Amino acid sequence: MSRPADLTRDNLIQAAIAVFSAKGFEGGSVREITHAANANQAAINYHFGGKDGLYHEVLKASVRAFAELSPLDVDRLAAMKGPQAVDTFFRTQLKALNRRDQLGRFLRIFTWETLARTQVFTDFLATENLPMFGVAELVVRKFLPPDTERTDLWIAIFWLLSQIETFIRPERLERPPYNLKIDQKLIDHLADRLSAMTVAALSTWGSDRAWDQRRSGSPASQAAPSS
Amino acid sequence: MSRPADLTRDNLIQAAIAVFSAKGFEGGSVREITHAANANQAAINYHFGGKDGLYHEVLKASVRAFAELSPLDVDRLAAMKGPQAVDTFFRTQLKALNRRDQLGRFLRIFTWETLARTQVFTDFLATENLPMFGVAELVVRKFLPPDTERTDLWIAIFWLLSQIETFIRPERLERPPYNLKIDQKLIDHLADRLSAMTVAALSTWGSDRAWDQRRSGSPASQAAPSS
DNA sequence: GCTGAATTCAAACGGTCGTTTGAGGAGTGA
DNA sequence: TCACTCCTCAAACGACCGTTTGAATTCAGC
Repeated sequence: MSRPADLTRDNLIQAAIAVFSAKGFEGGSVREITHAANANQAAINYHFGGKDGLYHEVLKASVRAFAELSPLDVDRLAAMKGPQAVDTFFRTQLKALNRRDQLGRFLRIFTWETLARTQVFTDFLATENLPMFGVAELVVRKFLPPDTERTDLWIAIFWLLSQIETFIRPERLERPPYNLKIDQKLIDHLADRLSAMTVAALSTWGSDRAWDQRRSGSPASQAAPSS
Repeated sequence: MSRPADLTRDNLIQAAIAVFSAKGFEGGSVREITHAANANQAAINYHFGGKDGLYHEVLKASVRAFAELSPLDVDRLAAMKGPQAVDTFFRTQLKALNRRDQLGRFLRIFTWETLARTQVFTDFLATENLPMFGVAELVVRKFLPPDTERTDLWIAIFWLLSQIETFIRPERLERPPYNLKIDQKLIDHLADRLSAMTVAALSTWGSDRAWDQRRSGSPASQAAPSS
């Protein structure tokens, strides 16, 4: 474990986590990673068989870390009511996203994958299953009718996870045409708004909602509140 | 206008629209574009001064096309009530996204920019203003209190536009772990759900909503988020 | 038809990328 | 000490990238 060779291996993985989380898989180069790890470029191929293999290890480390470190206590989450669960879900993730720590990096890597999915990740998904999806399912099920179809369930999960992406790079808000100043206050405010919007949005899935607003051409549902 | 040189120029722009919309600015190579346009590689530098210049022309063509071709009739939109405006907004964009036509490509290009913003686009934004933002502002203002702060207004616009991104590449839903079959029926269903969720989410911004669900720890404010 | 400018072309340039090579160093067991 | 494996290293490889070059071709105006 503590052999010098393992040290190099670990250094490479740590450096890869930092680089891939910041620039994505395509954007991060092996030269940058090996330089950050004080290792030789050939080390990646020696230890991992190539850039893909290194990334695969990073993904494995990510799910492991999520299982161990995530402050998302699934049992506590399961006991919450829907709105509180959503809020906890969001606040945990937003906090992780904007901290410089390991968990934030892992979350960023997964979010990169939702933006531009790599073949490595696709293969990875085929063998392992991400706890993230389980957590998301737990949350959305609090809002969906028990007899919801599989398609709708996945749509809701997909949508919930995509809400996180919105804030993967909040610095976008700092540039034109938004020109907002990103500080902790704004992040908190963002979390408030996002959480409230998500609760309201997910509530539309309930079968007994007056929120189920349809367009004019669709089959008329009884409750058409208009604006 | 119809000189052979202009033909090459137009072919290059058309090919660039196709390539950049499919692969983004970074991912699309000049070799691929020139090959698709039956032009020489040097033509891009001759006519546009480089890849950046070509992309700039593509962006200009995009906003022009949006102004001319977009079925989003701003006046009609302005006359609608909030929910109907949201629904129209979504349905128009989702339809464009999933058609193979020019407008869908332009929309895709803009969405690429929200995922990975280029310097060209940043500079472009500094000089021109996108009608897209105006339309989004029109829609969200139907839900926001009249005295909404500039920050909140931009957050709402940012969020609304980001909802579109969710479906920029619906093929993601076809792969694990979702494994959904994307057909017209699903697209329609998606539009229904997304529209309903967005209406509900935007409605949380109103000061008179019971939807403004807060987490336990936050200052209990029944009304506007303030912060 | 002639002339000069506009345009096209094949080829090459310099750069970054991921990967491979083969020599050499470091550690271990006999 | 020896032999052996494990590991590191500088250098190079081949592929792709955007761009440049300079000659060849096409075009417009007279």
